[in-house]
Amino acid sequence: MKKTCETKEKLLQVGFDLIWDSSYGSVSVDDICKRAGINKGSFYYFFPSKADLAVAAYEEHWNEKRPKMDRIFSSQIPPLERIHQWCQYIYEGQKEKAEKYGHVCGCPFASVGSEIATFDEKIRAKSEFLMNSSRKYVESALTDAIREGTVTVKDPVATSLTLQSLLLGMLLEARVQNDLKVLDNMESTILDFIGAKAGSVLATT
Amino acid sequence: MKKTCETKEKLLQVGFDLIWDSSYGSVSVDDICKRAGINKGSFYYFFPSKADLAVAAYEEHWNEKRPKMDRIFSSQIPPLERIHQWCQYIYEGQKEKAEKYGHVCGCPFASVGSEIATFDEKIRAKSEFLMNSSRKYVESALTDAIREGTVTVKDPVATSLTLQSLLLGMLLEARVQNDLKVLDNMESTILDFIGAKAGSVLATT
DNA sequence: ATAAAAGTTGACTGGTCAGTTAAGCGTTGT
DNA sequence: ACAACGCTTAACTGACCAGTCAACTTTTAT
Repeated sequence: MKKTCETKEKLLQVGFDLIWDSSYGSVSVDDICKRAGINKGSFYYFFPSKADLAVAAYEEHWNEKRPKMDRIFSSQIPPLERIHQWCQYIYEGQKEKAEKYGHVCGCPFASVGSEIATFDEKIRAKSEFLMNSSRKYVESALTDAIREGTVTVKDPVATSLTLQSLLLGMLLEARVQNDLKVLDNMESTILDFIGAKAGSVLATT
Repeated sequence: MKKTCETKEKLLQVGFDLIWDSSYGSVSVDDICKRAGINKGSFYYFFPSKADLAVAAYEEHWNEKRPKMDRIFSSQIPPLERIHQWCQYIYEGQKEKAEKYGHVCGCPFASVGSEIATFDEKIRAKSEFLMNSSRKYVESALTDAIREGTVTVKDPVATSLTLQSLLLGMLLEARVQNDLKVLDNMESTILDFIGAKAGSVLATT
């Protein structure tokens, strides 16, 4: 695989950051180009449209995130420990972003997905796909936890779906309230919800 | 209280509907005026800006919704029955909207709140306020249910916050996936989460 | 009746939007 | 040497944006 052009990468990264921070509709192609220090013509050399950049930026972001997720959700790690690390990872990510941009930003796929769901099918479908890809990690951890007997829930698919909703809702509220405190009880709420048995998660903090 | 002008009411209603259906950023003042059959000058006679219309439209929508919510959450009704009716009300509302606009629309406060949270403080604050106003109904029902002993949860505030996140997350996913099926298990998930004791909810369907 | 107040009209402004274009630069293969 | 290719540049288009305005009509208060 050839190394992608620097300009293209810069556009993907800047585009993703700007759109995540504010919204798809309020970030213009000019904004992205200006911030990236790149001419508009180059933007349209690499991407046929603003929507295509958004989809590509999502893809890129996901690809960068995957190795970390694979590590967190490795089968070598006890399932409840995976959930614990995942919660920490989410919180840390939100905290970093908030410090960098001065706002709690929530889930990028959810924010933009919700924004344009009813009128841009390409982005909508990508959001849905990536949100589901993310959920599958949780599903597999739950499957293992159920087999192990360290949780009381029975159905890993249904539970992961509910957990996903809960998480997305919390991230949404954190964004709207612009307050990380919303996420403070995230892990305990999640562990409580799946009926994690006391002592099954090692204290690592 | 004097009857508000017809034009103003029309703008509030059309503005709310259009923005809810698509998004704040993708609906222009011209769109709203055209759909309302009203001249742009009149728009700016009643509202100083597009953002002010949005805030006023939220307020109006909430005021229209309140009597129904007051009825559902009346202290005359058993607390778990209130939750049941509330779930039905949400589902029916989503279904109606979906049939009318051809999309699942989710929660208007959440969608727009999330969209502009990081750059329009007026709308952000209003979204937060209305989402919280809505939550308080649930909190009071939970308080009564706990007193009654028909649920296992202990803390009505914390539980209502979590329930709110769960609901917003589900509505968000229903919007992104454009599928009402996401909401199918909403009530049972909620009842399960609060530890509703079997037989405490009358079957009314 | 009349004048002020309330509401309406449509043309207008200046800026921004997504996207285009044609000319040019630097590298690479032959 | 030179031609093809990958990429960049900056000026451009035409549509659309939020918001303005002065002239107009309708309603209300006296």
